[in-house]
Amino acid sequence: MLKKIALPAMETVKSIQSEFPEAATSDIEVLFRILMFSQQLITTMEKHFGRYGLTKSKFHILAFLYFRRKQNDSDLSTLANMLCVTKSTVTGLIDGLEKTEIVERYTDKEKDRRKIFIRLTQKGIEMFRQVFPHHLNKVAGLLEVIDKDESEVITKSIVKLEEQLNKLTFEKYEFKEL
Amino acid sequence: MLKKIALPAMETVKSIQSEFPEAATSDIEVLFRILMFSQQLITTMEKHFGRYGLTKSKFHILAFLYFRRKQNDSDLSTLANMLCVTKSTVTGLIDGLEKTEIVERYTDKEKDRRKIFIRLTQKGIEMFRQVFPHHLNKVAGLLEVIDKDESEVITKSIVKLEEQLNKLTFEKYEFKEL
DNA sequence: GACTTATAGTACGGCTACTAACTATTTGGA
DNA sequence: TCCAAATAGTTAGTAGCCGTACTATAAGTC
Repeated sequence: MLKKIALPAMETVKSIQSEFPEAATSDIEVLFRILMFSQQLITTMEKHFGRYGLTKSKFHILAFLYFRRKQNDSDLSTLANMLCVTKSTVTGLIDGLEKTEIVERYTDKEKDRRKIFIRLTQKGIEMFRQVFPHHLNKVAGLLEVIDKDESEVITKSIVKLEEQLNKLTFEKYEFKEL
Repeated sequence: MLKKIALPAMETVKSIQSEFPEAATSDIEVLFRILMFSQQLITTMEKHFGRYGLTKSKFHILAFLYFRRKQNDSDLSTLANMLCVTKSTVTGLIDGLEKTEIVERYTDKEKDRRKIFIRLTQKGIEMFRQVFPHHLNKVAGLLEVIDKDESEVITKSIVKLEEQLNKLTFEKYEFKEL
């Protein structure tokens, strides 16, 4: 199950660059590349996780529960917030993980009785300890090709782009014909 | 329908950084940021397209068909290759677009009779000419915050990361306890 | 020309993700 | 105290995306 992001066609990017030369369109390619890389990264990770019967989302849940296993306080809404998906998505993911006995739901009568807590089973802990090092190897290996300066530029630029993304309301370009 | 990518939890990234300090893990955050930004970008775009009854994937198809409308040679497999999704996905997307009469399938008996060609209807052309300028405005507005140097560093780094992604087979880090 | 192999597109089932609507609990105010 | 509003989680329905398996046509081989 290698879930991808549908991408804009490179050819379309080129067409835009020739039809709208004034629109700073040469830089549009940067966005395209960022999306493209994200997709490849996700696809590669999914392939890796798939060998263990996991998906990217399920792996993220395992990772979160593993590193927080001592606190014993991970409820369903917390997971949803951490992964940036809705609660109903997490419900479905936990259903799947519970079926294969990797996690289990439990409640704590002392606390808020609406809350469903989630924890790894022993099997889940063992699975994570098997999968994670491989994952970390790949990530570290990937990062070897860029140096500190580069990653700082990327981080800074992306922070700026994220901020800008929240102010997009202008209207400047229009088709000339029609 | 704002489809997102489930993200690794930021807290997990921090945990990794403290448990595996030797693993160049400080840079893991860069990958996290790239994924995070991609998701936000996609979400923002989807919101925009949603106002016109479109999704990101359907918009990409419209864009491709629009800029290539003179050639009259866009078949289903070509679309799949351009968008980097499978043919079955495109079948589903075209089904949806055909239902609302934005595109139409047609065949050309002169050519390969297995091929299904797709083209925009007049309604589809008009819709694209309405949606696209807004999209381009947003993209151009977004790109205003980064300069040529930055986008060059990003592009170069990402190309390196993409290349590296195809050679990941090492095994270096393991859990110490267990 | 007949047979194998490759390619174009579709059908089906499964997973992630969404929204909206629902139940059960908790909280907070009159 | 009691009732309205907020919050936790589930369910149902829809869409994108995948892989697999299928039909129809085309191409390559003998």
